[in-house]
Amino acid sequence: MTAPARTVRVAVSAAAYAFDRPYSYLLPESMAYVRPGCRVLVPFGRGNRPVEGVVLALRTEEPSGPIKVVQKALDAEPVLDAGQLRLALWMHKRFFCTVYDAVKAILPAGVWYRIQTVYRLPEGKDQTDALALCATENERLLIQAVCTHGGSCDLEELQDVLGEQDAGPTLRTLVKNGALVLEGAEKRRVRDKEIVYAALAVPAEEAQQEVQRLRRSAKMQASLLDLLCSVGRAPAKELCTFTGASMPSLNALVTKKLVTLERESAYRRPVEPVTETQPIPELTEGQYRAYLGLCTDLNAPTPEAALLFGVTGSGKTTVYMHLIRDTLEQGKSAILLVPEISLTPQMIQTFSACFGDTVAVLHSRLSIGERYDEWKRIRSGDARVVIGTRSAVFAPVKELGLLILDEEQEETYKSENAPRYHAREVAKYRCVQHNALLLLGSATPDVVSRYHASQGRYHYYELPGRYNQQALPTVQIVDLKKELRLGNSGSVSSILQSEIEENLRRGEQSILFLNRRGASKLVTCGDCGYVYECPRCSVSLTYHQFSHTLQCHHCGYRRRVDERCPACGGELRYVGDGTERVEEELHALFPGVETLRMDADTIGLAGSHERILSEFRDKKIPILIGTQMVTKGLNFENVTLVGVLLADQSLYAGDHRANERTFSLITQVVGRGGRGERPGRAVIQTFTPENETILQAARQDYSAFYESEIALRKLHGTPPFTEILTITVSGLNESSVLRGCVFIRDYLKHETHGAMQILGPAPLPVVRVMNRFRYRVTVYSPEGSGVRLLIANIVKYCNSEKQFRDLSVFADDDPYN
DNA sequence: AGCACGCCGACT
DNA sequence: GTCGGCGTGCTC
Repeated sequence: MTAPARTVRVAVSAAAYAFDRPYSYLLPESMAYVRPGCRVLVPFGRGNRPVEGVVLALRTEEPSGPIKVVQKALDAEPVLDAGQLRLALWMHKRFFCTVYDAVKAILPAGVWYRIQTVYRLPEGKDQTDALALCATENERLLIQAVCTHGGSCDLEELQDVLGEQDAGPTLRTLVKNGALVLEGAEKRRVRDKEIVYAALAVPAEEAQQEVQRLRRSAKMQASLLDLLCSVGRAPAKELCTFTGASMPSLNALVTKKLVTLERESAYRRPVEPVTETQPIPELTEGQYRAYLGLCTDLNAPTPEAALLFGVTGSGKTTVYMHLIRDTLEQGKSAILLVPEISLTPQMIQTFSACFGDTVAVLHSRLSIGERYDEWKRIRSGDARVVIGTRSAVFAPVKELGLLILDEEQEETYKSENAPRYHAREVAKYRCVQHNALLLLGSATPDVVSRYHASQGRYHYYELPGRYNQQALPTVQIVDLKKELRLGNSGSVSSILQSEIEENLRRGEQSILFLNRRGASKLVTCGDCGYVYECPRCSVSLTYHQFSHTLQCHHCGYRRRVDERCPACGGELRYVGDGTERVEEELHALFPGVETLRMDADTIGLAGSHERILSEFRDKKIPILIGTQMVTKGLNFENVTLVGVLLADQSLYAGDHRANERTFSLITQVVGRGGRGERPGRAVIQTFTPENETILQAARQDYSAFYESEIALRKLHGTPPFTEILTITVSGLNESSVLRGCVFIRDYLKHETHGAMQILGPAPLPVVRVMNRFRYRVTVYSPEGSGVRLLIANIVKYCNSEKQFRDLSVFADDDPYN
């Protein structure tokens, strides 16, 4: 009796969204150990090029139709468990991405292989056999090359043999004739770290005698051995640095059978291992009340999600710590997501100090090896507390019990490229799967989250006031129109100027926030109105004083600036001050006063983020000027003044989140001031001092903001009252992009029978980037309307239909831009 | 996306 | 008559 043919269903990496579906392959008997979640190498497409795939399921039924054979198993054990496979399939549906896009997000880069296409002689054939099958000189040359390379050769090496000529067609003929076979060869990106230990191979007394003998002939070996006699066993590297010896000396001892070397696997650790732990800070009465409620949630068999509201400094982190401790005590694990890791070095330190080595850190600034090893520590259960950015939501913890999103409204939780997931949505899914508690924390919650809380869908908790009952900063709003009328066209109003002077006098520090890097927003001609624009994108170029260049912030294009207008020779004017120009203005206003600037240009170098901040703190630099990044996480006692140079900036983006973004931003900046003993002050400069959102932010009045915003959302039918889905179309030809959009819009309108609002085509805020035009169709859909399926269909259709060949089309779930 | 197959124009 | 350009269709 023959065993039934075994086939596997495989998600392949080479599949684009339009043709992403499970493909069946025959599994050879020799790979019977392969299970779902294992990666395999399979031939794919007409050319049968080797590609990576993940086994989704095993089948025993006879395959119908033609079938190819799995070439190789890449994993002996699954890299994805059943839950992670389900998550990948869910993401595929939910975020309009390929299954492989999802898998790549779930696993760290360190587990991936580089696949090389290699050609080798067929089994049982030798050089003479292969040469006999050759018809041309080129064919013979390639066969010889394969043989001199030891029987297998990658495409690049073979191409070199033929020089200018394309080796592809010849290789294909050779494969067709059976003179060569095409295969994939995998190469690991990261190696598992190992530490080499040296140990005595003989009793210590015997070794000691040997030391005496070696003293005369080999000093280094003697001191190595001497040291080993006293310590017994130690890492080879440390022995060498301690004695000044090198590996050959140690190897000589190994050859003399006095010492043995042992390899042990080790982790690359981004955070220094902790030796002793500190107690968790105690809760205040108000914090304790919120904590008690959350405890009940945490212990529920199927916890509901919770929202924890607390202004900056109200001690959310302390509450998190107590909940994490409880989770650990239950034998479960916790994940804490933060918007941006470099802003929270203190947080990581506090957590490591309290929880010790069970804390793992995951973020994009780690080296690929460090991240891979933290991932391994998490998966093995060695680490049970994970702190990380967006992608840490996938951390493979043992028994997830608690998942926290700190500052859950932050836009960094949304991925801008495939898979276009929101960490909050993935977190929700994972928490439901594991019966874990999802806790959203924020000083300015997403209006949608706050609404769910008001509807009872999330449990809601509030932390009272600020830590130590610190008073809120006193806020002054400056009308920039009035300033202009008074003849002050600079970025620093007279009121802000005198407040800064006051701070300089008192030796206290100030932070100024302006959301525009570079020196000037645009450069224009005073005579003819010429404006420098990017040749590839529909934006004006930004002037950067430091490098004296004009730069495009979308595609990176840069050029030198001319002496005079290139169109008419008129005088150039610099309009719209950026951080660079403000810094210059400050130097003019306060001669001799030191300033620091923090924006994408000054933190370009790795780690300089922390460097700038510690310089600001330690050297007590009087003024820090920066973009977005100064608004978050900073907590310096000596900062008593905060200036928002242009509060209107984020207000007119035109999307439904503009108010929310402005409120959150201003509230956060204002909250930076006065974290110490002394009260804080804030100055908000704006052209629209009557704007409701700005006034609410100045008062730090979230609930007033929420009430007016939710009314507006209801009126406009925007989230939470609908779900927003978009289909974005891009291409080199503007009218064909528009045609694509119209086709999509009309299809959706037709299929939904007017049940929902469908708008577009509308240009993206920057309509052209890298010469590609971008337009989108927006769907405002009632929850659970099933429109997702229609959208998936139309996107697949457009990506495979030849009339839309020159377009790229993708769908996104509630994009942030 | 990436590759093979096929049909048309320029060439030995 | 053949080589190689690109347009078209498919991916177990």
